[in-house]
Amino acid sequence: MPGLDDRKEQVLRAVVVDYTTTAIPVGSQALSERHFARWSSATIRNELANLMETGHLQQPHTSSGRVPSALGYRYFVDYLMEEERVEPRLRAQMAAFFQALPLDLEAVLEGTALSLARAADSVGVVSAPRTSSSRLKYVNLVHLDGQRILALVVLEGNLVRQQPLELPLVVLQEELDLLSNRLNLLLKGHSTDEVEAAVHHDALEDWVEAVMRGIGSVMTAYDEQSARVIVHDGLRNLVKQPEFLEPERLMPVLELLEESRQLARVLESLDPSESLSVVIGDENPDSHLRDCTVVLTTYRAPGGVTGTMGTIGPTRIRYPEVVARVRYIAKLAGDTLGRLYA
Amino acid sequence: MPGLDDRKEQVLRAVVVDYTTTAIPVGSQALSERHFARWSSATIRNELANLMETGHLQQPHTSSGRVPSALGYRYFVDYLMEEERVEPRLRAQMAAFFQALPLDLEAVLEGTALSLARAADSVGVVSAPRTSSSRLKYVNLVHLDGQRILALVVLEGNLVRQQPLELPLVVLQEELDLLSNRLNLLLKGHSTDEVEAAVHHDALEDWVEAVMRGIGSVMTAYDEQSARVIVHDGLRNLVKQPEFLEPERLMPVLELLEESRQLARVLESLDPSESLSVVIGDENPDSHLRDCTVVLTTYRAPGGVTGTMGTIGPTRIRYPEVVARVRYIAKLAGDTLGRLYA
DNA sequence: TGCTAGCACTCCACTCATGTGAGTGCTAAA
DNA sequence: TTTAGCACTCACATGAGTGGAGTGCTAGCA
Repeated sequence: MPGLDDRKEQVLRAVVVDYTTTAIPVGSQALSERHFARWSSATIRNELANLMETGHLQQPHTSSGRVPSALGYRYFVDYLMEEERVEPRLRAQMAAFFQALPLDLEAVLEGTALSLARAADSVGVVSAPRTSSSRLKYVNLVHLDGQRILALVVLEGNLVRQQPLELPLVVLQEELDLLSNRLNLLLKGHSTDEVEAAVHHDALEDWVEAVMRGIGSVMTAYDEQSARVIVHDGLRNLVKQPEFLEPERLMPVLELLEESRQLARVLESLDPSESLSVVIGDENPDSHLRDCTVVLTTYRAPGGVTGTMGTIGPTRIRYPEVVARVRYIAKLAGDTLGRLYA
Repeated sequence: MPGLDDRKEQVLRAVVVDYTTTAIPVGSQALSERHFARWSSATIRNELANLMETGHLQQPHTSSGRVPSALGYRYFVDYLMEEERVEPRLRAQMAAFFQALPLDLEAVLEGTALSLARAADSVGVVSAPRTSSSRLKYVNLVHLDGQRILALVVLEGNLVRQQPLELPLVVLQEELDLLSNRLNLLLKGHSTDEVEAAVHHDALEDWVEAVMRGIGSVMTAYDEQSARVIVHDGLRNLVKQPEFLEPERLMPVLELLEESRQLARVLESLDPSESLSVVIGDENPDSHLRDCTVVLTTYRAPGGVTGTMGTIGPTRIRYPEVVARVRYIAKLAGDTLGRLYA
């Protein structure tokens, strides 16, 4: 619930707006002049002091202007912000960009990341789409050489996974084909758990059990870490931000981006019930992102194909603009993937 | 041809060695004490002055120590350097690392980049191997719904590609299986061109031709795209180097790494006749790398599978060590890919 | 001829003192 | 409740002074 009176809200809003555009701590006089001609700087000062007490503002040093705290940004985002509309020209530009992408998963993901990076002037991140619930659609086994085979697993949503397997003996392609057929009859439409259960279900030959265990592990692995394929772009946008001038600030973010497992965890942290989430500064569970704001949303294509995407930037971003753009890009990405999976 | 007399070479070598390890400009006194007890600092000063005139050394400012210029490093690399052996412990460690990689192209490429990054304490870059042109290993067709099917194409190197296709009529899974078998017999081991040619070769039913065209286009797309797939890792190593403290220095490198086309051009610049090349500072054709040294080499797996890999770091790297390690990693990467493509 | 001791010089890096200005908190009066 | 006024704080820029590492040059010595 909002907890600030009207004028405090106005002041907070003004501080956030000014600071996010200029990157300079804003003082009482500047506020009075630029936003509140009706109140003197002294009045504003009182309000600023109150907002400091409630923790919505911070002071880099004793005699400097004020800067929003994570709590201040949070209040702004939750109660004060009016989401902007994406400018028509930019809309058209973005749509054209997506229209021109090759219909190829990687190209779309990379294009989306680039688009996000440009739109927010920070880092764009996109996870590969995952199906709502991974159910087996089709299995095929390919003989590689000797005892090695390749299991191709198609999951609902037409996502293909591959898994090389080493069998305890040499098996011919014909036998593999027969098993493929058996497995398809047996397992089609079944979920990860059901497939895993089937491994112990029957009196199976050793190598068949090995194959099934392989398939089960593919699906498990997929469930656990399908979002591990993540592309990002726009690091250069971060480097030029004043808050990342010192390498000590930049380093944690860099480490996170280069370690895909950690990055995956960030993207997975999106509450699926929320359509879009804004995580500000030390609200981030991952300490690497203590100085960052993460804007995450879900993109959806028909057929239950969904994924997570968003931006990672300094806490000082233009929230109304960025949120609107991220939302719009999610729509474009979803549409484009829809064409891809159609 | 070497153009410096013996003592100048000794001095130059000492400057390069000291500077690459300490990152501090080295003065005449330090040199005299650490390397040349037999000569006084004044004598060394004369030699340093000479090496300045010939352009092998530089001075950050009038009264500072000396730093190797690009020309100085070049002379060192060409005439003074003895390539080190990779330490046995590190060798074992690296070999174990590669041994433990999953046999999967992307994993191997990423692992190689990481290994390079660690070995040189800078950025590792690896381009995907280019086979002369990809060869088909296996095709499988999966019925999706109505007239839509999914073509699974396995290429040599166990690369799986998928392509949804819309057929001119409804085809049952059994018919697809029959066609899969026919296609495998017909096309297995064939190159992109041969597959493309086969489309027009025979009197084929409409839908079969559509499928084959689909497969051909998957392979073509792969051929075109594969040369551009480049992975890199180790940016954080660069950020912590003193020469990249200022964002103006870091930015160009970042731009290059995030623009895969530019990065591809760098990797392609390796003269194929050279087994390993060291490009120092402003020798780089790409101005983004004016402050960097690029060490590039080719990795080779049996069957004409080759690619380019190397490191991008500051000009101040420990050349003998880095060159040896890059060479060794190329061998490991080649061997590992050999197992993959076997 | 080559080497070196000595010396004056240069320039960075650091410290300290100082002034300036933006911004503050507090108080008393409107 | 608002505001004018005032004393205060602190970052930041400036400039002077200092120490030290390093240099170039020169003259003398082997």
